[in-house]
Amino acid sequence: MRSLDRSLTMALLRAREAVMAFFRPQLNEFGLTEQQWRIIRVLHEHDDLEFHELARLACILPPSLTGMLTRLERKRLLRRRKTAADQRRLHVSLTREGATRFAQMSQHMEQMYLIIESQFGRQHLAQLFSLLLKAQNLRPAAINRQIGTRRDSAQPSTKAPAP
Amino acid sequence: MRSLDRSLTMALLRAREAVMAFFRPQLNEFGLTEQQWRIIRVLHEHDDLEFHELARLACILPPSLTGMLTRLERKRLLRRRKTAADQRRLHVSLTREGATRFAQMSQHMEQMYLIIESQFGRQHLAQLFSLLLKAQNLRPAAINRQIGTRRDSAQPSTKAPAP
DNA sequence: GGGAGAAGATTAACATGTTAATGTTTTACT
DNA sequence: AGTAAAACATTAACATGTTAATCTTCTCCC
Repeated sequence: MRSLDRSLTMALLRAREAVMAFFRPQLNEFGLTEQQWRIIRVLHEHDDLEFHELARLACILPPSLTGMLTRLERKRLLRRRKTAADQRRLHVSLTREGATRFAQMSQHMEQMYLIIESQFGRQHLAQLFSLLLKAQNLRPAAINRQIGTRRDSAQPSTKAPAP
Repeated sequence: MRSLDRSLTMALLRAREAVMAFFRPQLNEFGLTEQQWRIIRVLHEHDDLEFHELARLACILPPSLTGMLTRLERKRLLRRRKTAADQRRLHVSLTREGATRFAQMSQHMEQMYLIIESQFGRQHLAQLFSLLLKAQNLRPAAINRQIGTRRDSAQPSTKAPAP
C-alpha cells in the first residue's frame, strides 16, 4: 500500500489548507466564510448569473448554495429572483453593498497572493497551476461519454459503459 | 484582479474533486465517508495512535474527529481508551473488524490509483506531488515565530478568564 | 502541597458537504 | 391537447468544517 505521504487526495487537501491559512484571517475579520467569498468573487466577475452556473463556477453543490444565498441575501450582499421566461430558473447578482465588500476584500487577498507567489516562486506556481488544470480533467473510466461543456443528464454512475 | 481560473485555492479544490470522483463510488458502496476512510487508513499504518497525532496525520480538526470516532466505534471498526499514565490522553486503534474493512477497501482504492496514474502520466504525477509538498510548507509571514515539529502554544489571546 | 495555569479532549453553535427525496415548472411525445 | 418525463431549485437528514467555550487532568513553581 502506498504511504500516506503519497496519497494524492491528502496532498491536495494539505496544500489547500496551507494556502487557506493565508486568507482565513482576513475572511474572519470581514465576517465572510471561504465559500461566501467564492460566491461574491464569482458574481463580481460575471454579473448576474444563473443558479446552476454560479454553483458550477464556485464549485459549490446546489443544496449548499441555496443556504448560502439565503444568508448572503440576509446580509444584503446579493439578491436572487426568478426569470419571467422560465419560472424554474433563478438569477443571482451582487447588490451595491456586495460590490463594495468585494472591493475591500480583494485588496487584501491580492496582497496575500503576492506573498505566496514570492514564497513559492513564479515558475513553480505556474507549473503547479498547469498540473492542477490537467488534474481537473481526470475522469473515472466508467464514464466514457461526452463530457464537454454541456450538462449531461445524470448517468448511472460507475455502471455499464453504454457505448 | 486575477481571473478565477488562476485562483490557487479553487484550482486545488477542483483538482481534489476530480480525484475524489474516482474513489467516492467505492466509499459509498462500503458505507464509509471520505474522512472515515482516512482515519482507518492512518490507523492501519500506525497501529495505536494518540488522538492528536491521528488528527494531524488525517488532516482532521479535533472537534470533527471526536464525532467520527464515536460513529466508527459504534460500527465496531475501532476502539478508543485513555491511558493510565495520563488520563487526558486518548489512544485509538483498529479492531480486527476494522482491519478487515481496510483490506477490502484498499484493493479497490489501489486499482483506482493505477488508473489515475495511467491517465495522468507517471512523470507528471511525481512532479505534482513534489509541488504539492512544497505548497504544504507555505506559511503566512505574520507568524514569524518557530513553526518546527512542536505544537506551539496559543498566542496571547488578551482575554480575562472567568473567576 | 496547593493553587494558577497549561494541555487535552469534548461540547456548543453555526455553516457547509453529500446524497436522496420533494415540489414546481417545462418540455417532449403521442 | 394532455400526460409522462425531464429540468431546477429546494428541503431533508446526516456527516463534517470551523471557531469559541467548557471540563477534566497535569505541571509548574513558589
